[in-house]
Amino acid sequence: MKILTWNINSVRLRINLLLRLMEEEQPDIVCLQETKTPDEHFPLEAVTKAGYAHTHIHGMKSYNGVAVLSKVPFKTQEIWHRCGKEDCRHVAVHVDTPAFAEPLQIHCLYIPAGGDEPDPEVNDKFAHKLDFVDEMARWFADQYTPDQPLVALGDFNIAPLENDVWSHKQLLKVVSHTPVEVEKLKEMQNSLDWQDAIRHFIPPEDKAYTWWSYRNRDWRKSDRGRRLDHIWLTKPVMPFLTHHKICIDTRDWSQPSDHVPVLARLDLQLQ
DNA sequence: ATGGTAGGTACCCTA
Repeated sequence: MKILTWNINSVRLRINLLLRLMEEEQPDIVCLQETKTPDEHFPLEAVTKAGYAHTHIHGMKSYNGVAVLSKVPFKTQEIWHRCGKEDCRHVAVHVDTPAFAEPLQIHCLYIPAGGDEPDPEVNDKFAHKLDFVDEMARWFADQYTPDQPLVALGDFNIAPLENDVWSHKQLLKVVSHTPVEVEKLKEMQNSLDWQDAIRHFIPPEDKAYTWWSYRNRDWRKSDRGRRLDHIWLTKPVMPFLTHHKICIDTRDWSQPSDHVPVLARLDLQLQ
């Protein structure tokens, strides 16, 4: 089973990039963030034709929007609303696999970016981001136990480790890498003893990024990246984790997303 | 210290 997450930054604009990605990587399950479209305008036909007959989409006009596109059917599909808002940031699906006594849960998340000013007193967007991560931490701990098979993935908009950003020192006061966000994300990670699937393969001494700003003239040359996109697994899923890939080459495709897809391979069968 | 780019929508918001 290959599972992929991608902040696509408009699924309507980049449907052809998505189809190319599906063709090249052949993921079984694709989780998207920032689809930026109401469900009635989601390019479902193209996705279905590409072999992804099972879809769970939850979008809105202009902002946010998450989706799960799958080759295999879902047992359950859920929409969750966070912080009293209806802003399309969390969907979940359950899929059947003989590896576990219960269905594997996949939670697709788009954590708020948080605006520019890292002060919740003056910046509502940053306050919302902190509240969102707080709520996720409490909710995971209340809802599930660490011995259940779960995946949480998506654009978390936080780069937790020093080598998840191009300069730890220079980004300490930049939203996405401030100590308060990193601390909250760690609490969320502790909620179900989540394991970082990508850092399972890439040691913390090595740089790893999944996002490069559009504002750099030459993103590869300046390489001022951040690792904002994550795949987390609960411990029961970890023995099945065999490969990962950060699909960095997509950043050079024409009209790229500023995020690149992140892929994990789990050695388990789907039904 | 500043401004650089991109997408969606409607002339400004969010990233």
